[in-house]
Amino acid sequence: MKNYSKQRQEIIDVMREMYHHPTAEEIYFLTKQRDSSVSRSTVYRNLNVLVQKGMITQIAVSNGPDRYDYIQNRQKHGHIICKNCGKVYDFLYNFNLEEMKESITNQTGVELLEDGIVIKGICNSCKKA
Amino acid sequence: MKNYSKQRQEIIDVMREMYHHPTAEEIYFLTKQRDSSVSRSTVYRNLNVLVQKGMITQIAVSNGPDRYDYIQNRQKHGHIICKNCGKVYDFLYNFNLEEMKESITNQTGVELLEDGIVIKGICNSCKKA
DNA sequence: TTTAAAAATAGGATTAATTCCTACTTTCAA
DNA sequence: TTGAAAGTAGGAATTAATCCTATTTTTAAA
Repeated sequence: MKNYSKQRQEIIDVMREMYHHPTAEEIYFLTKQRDSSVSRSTVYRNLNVLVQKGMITQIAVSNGPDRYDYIQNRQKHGHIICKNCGKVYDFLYNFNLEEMKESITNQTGVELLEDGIVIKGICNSCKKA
Repeated sequence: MKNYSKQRQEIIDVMREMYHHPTAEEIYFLTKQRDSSVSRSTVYRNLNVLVQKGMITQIAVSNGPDRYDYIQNRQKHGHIICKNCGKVYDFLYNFNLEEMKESITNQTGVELLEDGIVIKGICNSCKKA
C-alpha cells in the first residue's frame, strides 16, 4: 500500500481540518507550523498534484490568489464569490443541475464538471454598504 | 456630453471587434497596433474601469491570466472553461436561471450576478485525447 | 478665454503569486 | 542492495498586474 510522503500527508491533514477556502499561502503557513522544514514549493507542487487527482478543487478569483477546497465526503457543491469582498460561500445544487448540464453540453460540447461551478455575486453585507 | 479618452475609446473599439475572450496582453497588443504610444498600464487601468462600469466582464482562470468579454447588445451569458486546454466558451441560459438564483440566494444570502457564471468542464477534443 | 483642479496617461519600478531549477534525500521495485 | 523514480528544500526566475511619478489632457468655473 503506497503512502503519501510525509509532507503531502501533512498538507492533506491541514486542509481536512479547514472549513473555509484557504489560499496556498495559508496552507503553507499552517503546514509549516506542524513541520517547520516544509518548503513553499512543496506546498504549491502538492496542491497541483491533489487538484490533478481530484482530491481538492481549485477556485480562481479575480484580483486575488486561488482558493482551495478539500472535497472529503461532502456533497459536490458550487462556490459563489462576492465580487466586492471576495468571500467564498458554498452552495448545494438544490436546483435542476441535470437540466443545466444538458443545456450547456448541447450548446458548447463541453461537459460540466460538478465541482467546477463558480458564480460571482454580491453578498448581503456588501449590498447594504 | 462627456467622451471617453482617445485611449479608452480605442480599447473599447478593439474589444468590440473581438469574438473570443482576450487577455489584457492581447488587448494591449492590438490597441498598440492602432496607437503605438498607448501604454500597458493604461490598458490595465481602463479594463478595470470598464469592469466597474459593467461594460465588460472579467473572467478569472486558474493557471492563466484573466480573460475579458465585451457585453455589447448580446444576451447575458455564462462561460465554460475547459479545464484541460483553457479555452472559454459562451453559453446562454436555456435552463431555469431563476430557480438557480433563488436556490443560491436562499442558501448563502449572496445574489448571483447574471454575467458572473463560470463553469469548469472538459471539452470534446480534450475528452477524446 | 484664462486658469485651477481633476482625470488620465506613459513608462518604468514594484509587488504578488506561482513556477522553475538544482542538488540532495527518500521510496520503490527488482 | 542498488539503480531508477519520485519527492524535497531553498532560492532564483517568471508572469500578471498594480503602483508611482512626472507630464498631459480635460473639465468647469471665473
